[in-house]
Amino acid sequence: MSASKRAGENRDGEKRGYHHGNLAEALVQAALDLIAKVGPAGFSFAEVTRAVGVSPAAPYRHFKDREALMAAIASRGFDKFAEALAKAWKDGKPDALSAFKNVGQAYLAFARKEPAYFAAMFEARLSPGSTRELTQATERAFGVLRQACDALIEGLPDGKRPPSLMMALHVWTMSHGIASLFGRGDAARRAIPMTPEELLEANILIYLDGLGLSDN
Amino acid sequence: MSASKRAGENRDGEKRGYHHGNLAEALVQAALDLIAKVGPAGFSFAEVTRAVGVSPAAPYRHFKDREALMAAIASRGFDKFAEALAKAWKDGKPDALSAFKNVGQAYLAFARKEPAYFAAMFEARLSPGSTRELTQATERAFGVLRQACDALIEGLPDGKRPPSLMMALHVWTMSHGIASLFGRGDAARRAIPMTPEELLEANILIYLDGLGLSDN
DNA sequence: TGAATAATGTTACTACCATTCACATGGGTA
DNA sequence: TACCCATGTGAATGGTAGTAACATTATTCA
Repeated sequence: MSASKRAGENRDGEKRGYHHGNLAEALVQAALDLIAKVGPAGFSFAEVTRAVGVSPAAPYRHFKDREALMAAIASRGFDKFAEALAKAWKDGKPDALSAFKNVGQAYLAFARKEPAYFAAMFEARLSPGSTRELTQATERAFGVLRQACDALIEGLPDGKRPPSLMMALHVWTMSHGIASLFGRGDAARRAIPMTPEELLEANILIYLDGLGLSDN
Repeated sequence: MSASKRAGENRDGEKRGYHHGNLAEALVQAALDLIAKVGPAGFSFAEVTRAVGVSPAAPYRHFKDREALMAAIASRGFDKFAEALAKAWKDGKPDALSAFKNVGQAYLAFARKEPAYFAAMFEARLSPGSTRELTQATERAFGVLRQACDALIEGLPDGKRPPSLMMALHVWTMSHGIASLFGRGDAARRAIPMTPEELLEANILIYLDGLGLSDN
């Protein structure tokens, strides 16, 4: 059996009408599958169309070009990301500190469980302001971080309270550094004698200690 | 004037013999120029050959494929990187703490001043153990970080001394996170109200505080 | 010195890709 | 019902990675 497809059939050879019905969505899903396998730069637009069973020209009715598809995926990724972080934060329950650590862990969990989104978000070399949706979704995700920081430092005396924006950026970069370098099983740049989760938890604890927010 | 080149001429139209003389090196340099302009995924192998003025098939005598060229560049990048970090560390002079902060700043400076190498090293999606040279050069760079950590925590009492490997990983990921997200002027994922250098210095100071290594 | 040989570059080719254009289809609406 | 327009098709353009057979030059060694 050859793997080639005829137009008018999807990847399983099922027939469909001349019109797909929900091509934009199908393209996004197929692209996610491919990104998970070979990274955001490792697959072709044409491959996506074959997976979906349409002609190579079809996507252009829905996305200006290959990058527009990537931006759509990244934008959706940031939405899911914000959602995952917010869920981990859980309004600071049961207590601010452990909820805070959960947010950091959720960052790693997202990188691990949604490598395709993560790659589209951070490794697709999208021009930053690529899309309004992308920018907004990014800010939503960052907002969760910022909110968690605000809650956590609320109790600190005025003189010892760090700017929450800076703190949020620190947490973001610590999480992101670990996720980028060690977060996805195979692509790690170096073997480490602990899990990324442990590494991040220790990093955040030491950092919070430095801010005078230690547990004990 | 068309920009097209004939074989046997380099980018300035100078003649050369049938043999280039130092093609491998010229390819690396031309690739670095292109990476600086358009990123590691944004240029074609063929473009490199045109810049150098050889036929599209010529590079294959020196590099197995496009990825092999990227690996060579990344490997050389890690060499320069290790050198830059070591120079910043300067054997812990004038004192361990300020030398340590210099190492962190050197990380950012490298990302800023050598975006092409940085991109090849961290954003080219090279399979990690791609080359023996690449692995070794990576370890050399990390070794400088580790050495600096060792020196810095030497004075701490046994019970309070963190594993230097973990500490080195933390410094690496903090630096890398900032460099990735904010380190190169245009590609920043979000505007921030301070320089990446300030952000990193604050992050490292807070972290060291948390370890009980504060200045005062 | 003068082959023989190895190294390095070229041309020509295959197979694939992104994107565009003119055209085909058929769902939705007046 | 008839038309329009969103959506999909096929074919064409011009680009890319990589390979193979051939050309040229550098190197070796008899």
